Amino acid sequence: MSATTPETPTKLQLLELLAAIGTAQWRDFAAAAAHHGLTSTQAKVLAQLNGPLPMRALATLLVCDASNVTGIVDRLEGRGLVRREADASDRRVKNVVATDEGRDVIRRVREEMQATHGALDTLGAEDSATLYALLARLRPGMEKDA
Amino acid sequence: MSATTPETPTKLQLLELLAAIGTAQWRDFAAAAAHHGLTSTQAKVLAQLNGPLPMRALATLLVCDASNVTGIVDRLEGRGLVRREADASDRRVKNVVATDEGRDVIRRVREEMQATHGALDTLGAEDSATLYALLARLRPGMEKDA
DNA sequence: CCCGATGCTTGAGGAGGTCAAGTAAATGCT
DNA sequence: AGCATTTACTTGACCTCCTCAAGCATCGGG
Repeated sequence: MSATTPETPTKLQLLELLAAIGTAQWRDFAAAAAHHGLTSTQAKVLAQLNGPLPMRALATLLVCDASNVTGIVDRLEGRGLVRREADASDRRVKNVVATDEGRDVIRRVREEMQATHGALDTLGAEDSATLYALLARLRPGMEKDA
Repeated sequence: MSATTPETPTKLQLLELLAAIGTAQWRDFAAAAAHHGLTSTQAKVLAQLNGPLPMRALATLLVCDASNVTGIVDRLEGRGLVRREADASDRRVKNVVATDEGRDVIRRVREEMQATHGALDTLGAEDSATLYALLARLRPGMEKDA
């Protein structure tokens, strides 16, 4: 234990801090999305659409019922941010693809998460790398389902 | 750049990782809450109630409209997890206080966030302290509103 | 060829969220 | 004191998100 090592936090403190940061980032995201007339759920869906994605895949990613995705995509399609395309090899599936406008909007939403960007900017390269490495170690355990 | 220093991540990578962890933790929390018949929002409210809290204060903490809190507290009160008490010095305000059962339930929810607990357990004391310190530096910037 | 599994939509119903309006109580300004 | 403004909460209308049950179309394996 070197002189510069901070006190070891309790697991509860760490949990609470992690929750606070998660909440803050989510609010930042929701605010940026709202700026473009999107709910946070709609923005989240848009954020997944790097390529065409079947409805089912979307439901799996969001960990929700397929029927829920129908409604969300309906609303996104209504605004012209997304398109349903027939799948070439399976006529049951509909691939969802972001329109040019959709891609543009989600790019701006990401850029406009000012609180998050600002906070991350206070970290130097070395601290960023350390944080990244620690979070990367946490991730697999967190995403495992009970 | 020493041999053991990991590559510096881009801000986008760090942002994405932070979002993933936040999402995973939220899901863990929601699952634990559901185990006790609570929605995640209800559990979140219950988690704030260390002492009596006026409806208005609750709305401010949750960053939502006061009318929304009315409904959430109605449902919690219906299950006997919470009580509305008249305020001694201002007859307009109603203080919300957790019942014994309410306190018990939220304590169990926290304990049952297994994915999160499991992930945090993989970190040693020193790594925990490092992570805690880095997140603590991030927090104020993240909670500042745009 | 038929039968079960898969992909999507629809409809009913609950919870979370906002806004506008209403009531009751506190505060503040002459 | 008295009247106007503000503040705390509730109600009602209306939307989105979410789940479950049911239905339809298509796919794939005996």
